[in-house]
Amino acid sequence: MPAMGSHTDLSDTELAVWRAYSSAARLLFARLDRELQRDARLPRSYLDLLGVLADGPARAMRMSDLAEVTMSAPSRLTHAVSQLEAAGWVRRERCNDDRRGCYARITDEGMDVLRTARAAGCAGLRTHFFEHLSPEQLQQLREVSETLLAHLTASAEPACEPAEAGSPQGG
Amino acid sequence: MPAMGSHTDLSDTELAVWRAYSSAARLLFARLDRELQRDARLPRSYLDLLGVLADGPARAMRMSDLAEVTMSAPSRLTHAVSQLEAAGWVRRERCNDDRRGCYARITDEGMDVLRTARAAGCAGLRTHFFEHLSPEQLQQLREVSETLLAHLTASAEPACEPAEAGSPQGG
DNA sequence: CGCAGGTAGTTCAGCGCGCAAGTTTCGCGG
DNA sequence: CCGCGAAACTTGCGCGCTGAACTACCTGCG
Repeated sequence: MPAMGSHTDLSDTELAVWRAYSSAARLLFARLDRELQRDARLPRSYLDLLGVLADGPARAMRMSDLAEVTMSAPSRLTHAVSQLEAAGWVRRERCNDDRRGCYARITDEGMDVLRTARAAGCAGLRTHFFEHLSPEQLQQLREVSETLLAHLTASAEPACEPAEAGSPQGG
Repeated sequence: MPAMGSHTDLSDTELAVWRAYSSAARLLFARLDRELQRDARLPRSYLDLLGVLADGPARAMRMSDLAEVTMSAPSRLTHAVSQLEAAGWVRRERCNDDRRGCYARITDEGMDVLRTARAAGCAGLRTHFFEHLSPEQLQQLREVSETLLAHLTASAEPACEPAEAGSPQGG
């Protein structure tokens, strides 16, 4: 089970670590996504969204704050909130201070859905994640992840580097 | 920064671990994807594909074997190989033994692209992953990931119903 | 031999996602 | 007061991916 184009200037050990890490994360997320979709009819990211809203100051949040907290692009937020609004689980409200802005507020119906979905989500987490790891491993994993996270959020990605090559996506 | 609908029956520590882990993995993959797309005009999964083919017995592989090795759905393989074929980096070849089957063979052009893309991919891995982790952390991460991976590949996901009736054991 | 049942790939419809471009509003200088 | 750049969303579009339905083929049983 490979990951990344494989060896080039990476040691065998490094390669093994990366393969294990990326495969595990990919499969884990895929599994959690599918199970949650089946049990709660909700994508995992939408559950996160509802969760953040529910924990917000007044069950509501500015779109931009929501985007920052969930680390997702503004357009994603728009699409997601639109769908959640169509489902009746979230409502958009105008912002008095800033007419450009917009609040997303979770409805009572949304709170119900959230409760159910959280249960399913946590169950999946137990089954596929926490169940198999010792407290020490969890601590290690946390430190590693927070380290990676810190560097990822700190570095802002080099601008637009031109590249030359044919691309497979054509039609 | 939340992940999953947040607390329900998870401890604060568990929640923190999960948030860190899922956020880091998500951001890391997204970053590597974008950078590789810009530097090599190639999705990361397609690079993996080419890598597997290049390391294969005769630079070729059956579609089903490829699907198993890369842990991707058959339909994904079809689409991916079709695009890679359109780019001239892979060629489909009929299978003599089994007329249903199909070989995917990487072309010389594909090998060139692979070399370039591997360099870019590994550079990204160095920058955003290995650079920040100690050998011990890498070892820890590997063990954790392999543990998760083992359980994920072992359990085959309940069918369409959350049937909890007693099958002696899954497997 | 003929037909069921399984396997290998493909096709189709649809999802979540993010980039780029567009629209409305804010803030600020003149 | 106007105008200009920036900010807060929104829209449009294409990507990678999947599950389900479909086709073509192989296998085994009688």
